Amino acid sequence: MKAEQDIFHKFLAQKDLRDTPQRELILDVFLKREEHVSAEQLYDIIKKRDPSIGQATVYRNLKLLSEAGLAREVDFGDGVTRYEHNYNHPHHDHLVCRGCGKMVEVVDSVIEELQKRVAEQYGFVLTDHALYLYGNCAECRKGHRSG
Amino acid sequence: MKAEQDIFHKFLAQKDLRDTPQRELILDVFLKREEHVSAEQLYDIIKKRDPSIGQATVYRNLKLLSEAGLAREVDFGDGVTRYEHNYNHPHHDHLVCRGCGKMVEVVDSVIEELQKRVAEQYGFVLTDHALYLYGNCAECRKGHRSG
DNA sequence: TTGCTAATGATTATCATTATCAATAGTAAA
DNA sequence: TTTACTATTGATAATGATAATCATTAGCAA
Repeated sequence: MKAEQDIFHKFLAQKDLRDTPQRELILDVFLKREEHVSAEQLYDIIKKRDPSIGQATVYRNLKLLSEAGLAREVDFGDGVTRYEHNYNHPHHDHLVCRGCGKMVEVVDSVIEELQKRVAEQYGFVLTDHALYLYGNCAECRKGHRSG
Repeated sequence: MKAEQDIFHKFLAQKDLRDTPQRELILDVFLKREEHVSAEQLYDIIKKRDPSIGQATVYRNLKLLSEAGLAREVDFGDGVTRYEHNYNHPHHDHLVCRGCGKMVEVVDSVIEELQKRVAEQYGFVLTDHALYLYGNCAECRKGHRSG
């Protein structure tokens, strides 16, 4: 938990940005959440600790955390940007249940490798990708909770 | 081009929906565009043929075309929903150049198969997925048009 | 034709996010 | 420690894509 703060402080110094209590608070709350959060969700949590904070500040600083390499944006395609930890949290894809919304982080090195090759076939050099797998989890199928 | 119209008419009949000139026009223009289009783009094109058409009608009916299985939504993550042909246009993923925006449709049956297996490992039955590969195309790398 | 009701077009609402801007507050130098 | 500079904040308005509303229009079956 110390390392992330160091990274953030160095990032701020390097970019000539200022260290503010709001930024510390946002980083702190973000780090304590293990799951991905939207700006809205984080704002709701943060308000309890500092009711005077503005929601624009939360939006602004989540972007900043991404720039600092501490957060990573994820887009589940529902129009809301979520943020997840990027430090000590290696790349992965997302397996999402259509029934209950449960989300599992997955990786398959073979898929990753094949993606690179497919890109190369078309003369592209792959920089990144987004893979979302949608399906129905075991419980949902058992409980008829899904289609 | 006849087949799609048949499908649409049957879909309308089956759902007790009406056949209107606006719907015919939207379908016609959509079918003539080979590339994916947003509702906004399609509206701009359609206005030239029928300036009285409302943009809500375009939004509404693109959704309807999706329900009818003639169109398919694609989400490039820029906040705009685009529609592409779904009839006689099998599933594929998208390889997008970060430099010039060029888009190539790709498929790799091994990747597809592996995705299913990864899902199964977690007790999921895969229904669909979204895979977007981002990189830099040959021209962009040659012309220093990208990072 | 008539009658029922879906569809349309104009408009407003929504929702996440961004821009604006006056007031506030880090921070480096005096 | 004061000053001065300017980044940051919070409140609020703006944005942009899409959805909802609603009175009017128009398919279509009887």
